[in-house]
Amino acid sequence: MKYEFTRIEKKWQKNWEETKSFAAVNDSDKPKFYALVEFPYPSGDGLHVGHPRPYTAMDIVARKRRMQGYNTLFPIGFDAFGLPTENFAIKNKVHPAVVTKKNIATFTSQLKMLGYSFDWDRVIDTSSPEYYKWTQWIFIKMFERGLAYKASMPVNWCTSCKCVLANEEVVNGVCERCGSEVVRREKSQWMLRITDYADRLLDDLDDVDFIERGRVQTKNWIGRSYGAEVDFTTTAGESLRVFTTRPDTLFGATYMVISPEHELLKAWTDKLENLSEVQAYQAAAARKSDFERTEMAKDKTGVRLKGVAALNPVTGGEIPIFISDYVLATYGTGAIMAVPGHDTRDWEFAKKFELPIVEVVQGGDVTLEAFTDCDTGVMVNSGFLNGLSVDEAKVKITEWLTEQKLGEQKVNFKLRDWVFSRQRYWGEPIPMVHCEHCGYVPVPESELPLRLPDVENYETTDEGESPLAAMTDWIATTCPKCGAPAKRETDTMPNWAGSNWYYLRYTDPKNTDALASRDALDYWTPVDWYNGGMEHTTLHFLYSRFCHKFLYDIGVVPTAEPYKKRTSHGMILAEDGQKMSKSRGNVINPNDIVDEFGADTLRLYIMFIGDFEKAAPWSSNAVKGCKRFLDRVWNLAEKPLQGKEFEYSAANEKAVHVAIKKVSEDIENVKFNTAIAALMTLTNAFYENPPSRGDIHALLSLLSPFAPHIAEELWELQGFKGLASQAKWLDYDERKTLDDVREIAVQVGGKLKATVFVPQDSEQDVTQAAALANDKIARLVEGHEIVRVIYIKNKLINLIIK
RNA sequence: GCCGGUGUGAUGGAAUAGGUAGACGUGCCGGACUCAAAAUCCGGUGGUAGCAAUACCGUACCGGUUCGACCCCGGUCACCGGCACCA
Repeated sequence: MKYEFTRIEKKWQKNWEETKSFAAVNDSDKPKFYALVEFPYPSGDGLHVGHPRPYTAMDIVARKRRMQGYNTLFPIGFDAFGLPTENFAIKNKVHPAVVTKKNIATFTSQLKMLGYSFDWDRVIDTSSPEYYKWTQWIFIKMFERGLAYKASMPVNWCTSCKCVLANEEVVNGVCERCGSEVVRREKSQWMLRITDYADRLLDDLDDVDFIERGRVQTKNWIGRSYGAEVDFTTTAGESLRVFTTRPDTLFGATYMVISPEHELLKAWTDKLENLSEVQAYQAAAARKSDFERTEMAKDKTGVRLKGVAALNPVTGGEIPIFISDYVLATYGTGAIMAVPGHDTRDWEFAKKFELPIVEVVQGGDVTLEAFTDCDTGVMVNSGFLNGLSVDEAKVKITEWLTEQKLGEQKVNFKLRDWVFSRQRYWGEPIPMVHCEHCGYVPVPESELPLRLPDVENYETTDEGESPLAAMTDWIATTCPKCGAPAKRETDTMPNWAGSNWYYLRYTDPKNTDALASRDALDYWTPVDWYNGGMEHTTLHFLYSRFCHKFLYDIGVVPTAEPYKKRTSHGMILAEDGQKMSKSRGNVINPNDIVDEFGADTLRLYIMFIGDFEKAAPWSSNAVKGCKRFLDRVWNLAEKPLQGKEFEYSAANEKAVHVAIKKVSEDIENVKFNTAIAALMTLTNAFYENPPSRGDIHALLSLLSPFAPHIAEELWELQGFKGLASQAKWLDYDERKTLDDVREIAVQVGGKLKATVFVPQDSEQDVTQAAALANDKIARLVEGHEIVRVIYIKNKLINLIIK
């Protein structure tokens, strides 16, 4: 009989679904395992070949864990709110909820087609009111704890989406989604105080097992720096506070720079002799987008304030103050002390404006370039700091500043608070009411979910307000606190809101009293293994971990970290090595592969394609190779064999043990490609030495997580008990993975010259005798003295001759 | 510019407590089966020289440590990803 993959795959998918083979149980005595993949955004295009890579990988892990006896939770859901759906709705005049429902149906059938062992009873949809009720609830809890606040601030405004974007949605000055220009615009926004958690988000990385690249990126993103704040007095009277990581260089501060937005400039309006020049610079800076400002980075601009100067607190010398847009209003105090001798940017600026450059750390030549090395220098020209190392000077000057009440130690972060409002329709309504008397008041919990009302038009208004702003009867409400007429918030939450906490919901997806029961959370969390794309390893993780830590602080979840282990997969590229994209027309549709070769072949190929963590180009030929492998397995195992299930043939015993070991270990180390290679090697061995029924049993057990349908079918044909996917994961015997006779490399002078066979664990004398008995070695050694022998048991012998 | 990663046959990629480089797959070459082709099965396949045994060269490049280096150290180049005036 032929390998009829379509029939077989449908048959077993139906069987698994009907018997609920992969349902996780909430009250179980078994050890638990929680495997998580990033839930998809249900786009109209359906599944693309990028999805199966992480999903198959974690499906393999989940299936292996079940076979190992774990109560395994492997859930799936849909991150359904989002712009593409909304844009599609606008264009086609359909309700986004209708579009979403349709897309989810498509995704569901595609995911089932690939035979994933998801627990389909736990599917969640972030756009359903039953779900977003809790997204809103979390927001209210944050508001109650002072973590959500409204602030007017310059935001990134996409001129095309008419929407405020978070910093991370702006890529190279253009909108990440539509590519249009992004400008700065002042707007009142809901913000989340993620910066309160900066230290913990950084420090707790030590407690989890995350892919190193992601860990480093997160650290850079949070950007913690240690330093000091220092007050400089000014001739205008007000003191000017700066943040510096190099307080040791205070004696070298020869000027100061403040950002164009600095608030002291308002106070100094009367005193500035060149006010119009200053204001012109401010106006020019305000017109520039963030991108343009950084584009100008090479060439420093600025204006010296006339009429106001500062005093260096240690030297007492009068130093000029500049405004320049190389100083950011949003970092530190928006002002710096400039030490051109020891900071590259200050050095450039000083050169341009012909400002004095003073050396305070010896070791470089500050007339040529800034000397920024902190490890080797010695303090000079620095009064009481002279002769100290940089580190000693930092401590001493900080103590001095603290004593003199001129400053103090300070830690700063690059991380900013999180802009949490979107002026869009297809998102969770922010459950807040604005009352003239009481200010912002949360919608009472009993009224959650605050449902998204139906609107006529999904486009933002020209003022950039959400479509909800046009819903006057929905907006008009009463203050939950005082009962006076009040207005609803019309902004919605960003995409990230729903994905912040979705892994918690899977543990108890139908709960109506809480986001999940405490019992379910205690049992299932934290997630044991979470795999997803590199693109989410920084921001989604930061937001999600922040949210989790908050829930931990208010006693909702039992652990401080949500995810124990994070791995990440590389992208699947098109056959030409380019990114797959509709515009390039090089997209591979998984449906086509499944139709032509079957889901098992697709799963196998996508895992065999290369190093899991690296990008890999698609290859149609290599897909055929995987199909060929399954054909070979089929032809080998199709006819029922006689014999015992757990008895390996003498000829294949070693190969089976080696394969069990290799596959077991490789799955844990995300080396799926070599695990599959090991299965191919085992199959090749069976073509040399006909397999026993037990040999086939082992092969099918190992193959089952990778290509589950064919494994089930052959399992049944062989008459093995139960389902292959519910079989026990096999153990191996280390001793049986080794040969009794070992092939030893024989080197002469470090170069490989021959190999010899000796019994396992032979001592040096035996191996050396065997080596010297080899004709070639004997010839090489003849007439020479063996001065040294390096012997590595079971591996190599190296004869050094003179 | 800073941070991180990668560089191995025609090709996707294996192999790191330093110990037989190229597993497995693709492609290609040859053979069997076939009227023929496909499919399948068997064999070969890093380069140079040689009929051959064999020798020499080979993991981006230059150098070092070592009996021995894809692996460790110093330097250079190229590509990929992240951040980008963060004081």
